[in-house]
Amino acid sequence: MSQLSFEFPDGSVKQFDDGVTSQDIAKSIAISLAKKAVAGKIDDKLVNYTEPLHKGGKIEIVTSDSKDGLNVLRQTAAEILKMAIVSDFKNIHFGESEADEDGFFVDTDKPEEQISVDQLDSLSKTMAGIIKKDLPISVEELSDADAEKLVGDDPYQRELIKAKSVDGKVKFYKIGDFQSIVEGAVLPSTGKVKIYKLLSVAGAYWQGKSSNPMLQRLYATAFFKKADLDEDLKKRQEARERDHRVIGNQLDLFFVDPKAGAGLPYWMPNGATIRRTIERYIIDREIANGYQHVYTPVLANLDMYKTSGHWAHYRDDMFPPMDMGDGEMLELRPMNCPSHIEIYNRHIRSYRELPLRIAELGMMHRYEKSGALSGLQRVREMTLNDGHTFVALDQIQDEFQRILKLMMSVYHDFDINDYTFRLSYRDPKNTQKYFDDDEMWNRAQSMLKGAMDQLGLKYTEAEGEAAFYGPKLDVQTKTALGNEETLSTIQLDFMLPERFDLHYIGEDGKQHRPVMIHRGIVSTMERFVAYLTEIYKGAFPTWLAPHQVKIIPVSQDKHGDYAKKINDQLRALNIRSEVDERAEKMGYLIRDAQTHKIPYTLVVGDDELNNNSLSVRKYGQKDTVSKSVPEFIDEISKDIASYSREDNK
RNA sequence: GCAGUCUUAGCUCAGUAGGUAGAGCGUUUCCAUGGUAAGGAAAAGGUCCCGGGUUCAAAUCCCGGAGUCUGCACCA
Repeated sequence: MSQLSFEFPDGSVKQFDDGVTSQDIAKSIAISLAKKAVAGKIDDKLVNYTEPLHKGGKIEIVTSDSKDGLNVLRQTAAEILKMAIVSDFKNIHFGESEADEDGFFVDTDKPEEQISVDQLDSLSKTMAGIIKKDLPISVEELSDADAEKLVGDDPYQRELIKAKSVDGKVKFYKIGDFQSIVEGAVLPSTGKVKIYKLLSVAGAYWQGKSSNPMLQRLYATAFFKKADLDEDLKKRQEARERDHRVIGNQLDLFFVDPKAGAGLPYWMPNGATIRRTIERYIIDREIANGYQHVYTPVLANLDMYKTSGHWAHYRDDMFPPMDMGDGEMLELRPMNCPSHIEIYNRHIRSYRELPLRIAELGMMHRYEKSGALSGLQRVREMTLNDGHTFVALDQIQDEFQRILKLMMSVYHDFDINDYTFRLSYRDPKNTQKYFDDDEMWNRAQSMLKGAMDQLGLKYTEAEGEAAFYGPKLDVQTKTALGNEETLSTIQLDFMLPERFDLHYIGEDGKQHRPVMIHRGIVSTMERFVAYLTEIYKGAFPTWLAPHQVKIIPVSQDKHGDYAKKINDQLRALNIRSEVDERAEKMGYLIRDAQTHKIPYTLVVGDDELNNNSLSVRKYGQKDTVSKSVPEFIDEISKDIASYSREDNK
């Protein structure tokens, strides 16, 4: 019998007989390892635990406490779910199934009628039956021809065979008389899957293309331990409570009235206060960083967007133009760039003025697809913290880094830490979506990459995510519900200066073409407030909190005047304070202040009145501290000035 | 936009053998004047999303539309 050579993670190499399984190998190392092992991983590819191996390589034993182990479990659960679906529904087709850190899903297609949420319970019971039988799961390789025969006329499976075939062969898993194409590994038998939960059903396009048929996607999750599932479900529940739409309602920050207009948010005083505070902050930061703030109209002649290319490339996302009846067409702007170009073009510009930084909290309108709208995260009217800097070619790198530095400093003040960088390129397979100039794209993309590499920052690269006029650096964050979204963006643009024939007078006295950098630091006011609401869970740091101080008199009659006196002092210092004058018990008012997550609650009664002091309770804390009025003013002033961050003091 | 789900008071939600509506919270008023997370009572508040149909009768059944939510697609 021939020998196979395996290299272990620690670098050691051992020989095993041909046909050895990952299980045999695990046992040869340690019984304790074999006990928690669920699969093998050869040269970074998962293989079943009991699958005979015929090729050596780098081996890793996958255990149940690893990410890969969980993945194998979920892949197995997905197969069991498919078996349950086959047994409960006749004539059903499967699209793809996948396991990831959030759980797993199975795509199904049933002619005429679809699987609905009501059927998840009974499917779950069918799964339990399959698990109870503890059916063994085996692997077999079929030739493409045999595989096609097996799947019959199932259109999705036929395409999957094509996609997954290696050297004319496709791997199938066999459970009882159920057979299924799988990538990766599964557990040796169905009985190994004990803890699972079917979660939801939603539509998903076959292969992710909107031109393809829509399948029903069943979402579910599985764990090795019940406690892990419970924790996961608790997390999902917490995510729902963290959702800015829920908190926005509780704290009366904003609302969207479908009757008044979908995707058109109204800012209530509380939300407006947060927004105004952010706006003042970012304008100050930008002015300190050399930006010139402007105001430009939300409406412009359609010709402007024909020149810019928006009309040609972005029309689907724009509101239809308004025909004024005399030949004039007005358009609600979807972006601010052309407006800032107008500002640039107002004067002849010298090289001495560059980089020229124009900024605006620019309101824009985009006709987002109805299904994309979501609270403040995706809206049809938004105000972008927009900025355009006009630079000479050799200033791109410096300016890019300068913007990045400002961005990270702003993030620090808001305590934003959980984000990744993404370089977004055009889709090379679908170039007509973009401004057509290969050289421009290649140059701009490599410049961005070069700048990031020079700074030594980690990033991912994504084709097809660019703006139509140029590539960009996106800062990606996650919403409470786990969906990825872009917060900040820096975009390189050689196109608009060309189209609007921009120039500046160089040192040589001749005209030169500037380059534009589009950038948004704190995103749109809508998305940014949504994001902050979720990361703070509604407990805004003092400088942002709509109400910073609530003063509660023990007795309105006896202590109301003292409370008002303190309130006046605080307000004179621009501290957002009010007295709760409702004729309720003190305990009720304190509870109310806490549920509204107000940073400071001040209780004043006889003791405070006599000592000219305050009983200070910070949000989320049970204990109270007695302070003199000047002491408290000093504390809260420092809190606000430091953006409530210890390291800013 | 697409698939499914849902739409009842300001908010969260009850309300199916079709018979013109309820609770809790909130709001207002009155009583209670209190020491760190809910004192008591009363009142006000509803085109049951919109339009059509079936029916003696529709919140409830049917059709169409709009919107919500979950997801996909699209994107700040």
